[in-house]
Amino acid sequence: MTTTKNTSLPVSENGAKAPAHETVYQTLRGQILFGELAPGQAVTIQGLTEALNVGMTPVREAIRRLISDGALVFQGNRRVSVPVLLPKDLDELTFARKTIECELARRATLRVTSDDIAVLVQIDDALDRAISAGDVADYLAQNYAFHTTLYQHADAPILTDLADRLWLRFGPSLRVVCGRFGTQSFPDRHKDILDALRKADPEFAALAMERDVTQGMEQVSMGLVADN
Amino acid sequence: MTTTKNTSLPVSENGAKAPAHETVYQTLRGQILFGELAPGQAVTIQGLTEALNVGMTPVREAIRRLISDGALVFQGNRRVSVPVLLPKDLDELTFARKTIECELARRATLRVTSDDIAVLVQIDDALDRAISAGDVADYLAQNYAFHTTLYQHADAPILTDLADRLWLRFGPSLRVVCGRFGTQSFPDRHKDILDALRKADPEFAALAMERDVTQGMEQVSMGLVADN
DNA sequence: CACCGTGAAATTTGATCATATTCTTAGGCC
DNA sequence: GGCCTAAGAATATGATCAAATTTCACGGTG
Repeated sequence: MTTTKNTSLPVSENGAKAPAHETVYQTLRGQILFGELAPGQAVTIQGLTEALNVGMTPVREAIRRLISDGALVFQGNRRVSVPVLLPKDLDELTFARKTIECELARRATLRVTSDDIAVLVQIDDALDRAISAGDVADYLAQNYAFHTTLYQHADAPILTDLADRLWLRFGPSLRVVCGRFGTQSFPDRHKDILDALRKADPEFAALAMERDVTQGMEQVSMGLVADN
Repeated sequence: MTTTKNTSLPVSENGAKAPAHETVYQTLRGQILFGELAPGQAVTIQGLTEALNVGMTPVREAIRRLISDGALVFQGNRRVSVPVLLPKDLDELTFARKTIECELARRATLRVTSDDIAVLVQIDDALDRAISAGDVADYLAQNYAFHTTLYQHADAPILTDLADRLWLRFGPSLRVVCGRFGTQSFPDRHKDILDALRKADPEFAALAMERDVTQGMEQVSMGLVADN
């Protein structure tokens, strides 16, 4: 059963649970979010069909989804590429991140259990190790995991969706910054957030989150300024 | 335009430059935003291919986009439908609308010209006429046009994108409310916003917008409560 | 003689459709 | 009532058509 007549397709051998367009979407999303696809890089449908060994319909669906997410931009004449963040965009992104992610922090504070906090501490430890080791990819992944995991506890799907969308906008540029300056310069603001969670103090959590967001966006800003 | 079974599908407005998937997306988006597709209604690919006289690939792409927009939801087993707004969602939507749309109002206040304001006044007049006439579809269209036009002047594409996404969430339910209670009960809060624009007072504009949002979301809330 | 601009052909890419395959579900039979 | 079968809908592929960009050749000019 399920003997795919593909010559070589090692992915998803376990069978039923992964539609191709979903797999393509998740793969591309990760590559964009963690900067494996550089800002400005062009993306072609046929290139992806060959790179991922899938038909063009799933690729087309994934690309439409990512364009709607803001993770890709439609550059006029049938050209799609990873968007380049402009200094002009930073104001909007910073404002939106502060309001939405601080609110998510508030809501999460009221709902997290001590077990949830323990998981967050583990992620933060892994983040510290990534910083010490200078592992940029792992740093980005753990940082994203920390925020995503925290927001899951906020029980606010609409706000979480908005936050995800914002991360897709500045994620690629964050990778650029890390590649330029390394991970050493990043103080870890997550400790304050964890403290606020333990004390179940929503406003303290929001304040700590605001500092984390501010710091992150300043790093992105530095990268953009240096881009000239 | 009700499913004209013509030989070729209508070549749209500006001549030759309308991809089918874009046309399908805009059509469906409008139908969802203005409540022509009721919340909870199932959407099938094959149904749309027959209704719109296009192949399934453009329909699939449009549906993926709308799912990413939050305008459609993927109900597990290959089933797609218009999302049903729950009372639980109203807190999130209200918070997000207030923060984002008030900020858009602030930014627009600093940039609008008197000509822009004149256009907004025209839209608001049309809105008043729609309320008087009890024309629900026109009321929804003019109300959406007022906000969209205002936000265009904010010169904030990222925040505008977030706001558009939020409108897709509560738009269908707003139609339900109007159908239930009519348009007479809606006081027009746009007058204060226009005053603030004329005075170039950003904080006043934000305050007026907050009142407008609050009122709108209360109307949606009434509709949802009455839904039980 | 070399360089550059203009134009057309060719290749690449995107858009759409028709078809095959798989999965879900509904209905009938034991 | 549970299981098996069939129908229908969604997923995915390949083929086909159209459009655009690139390439290349040719002729003119410095």
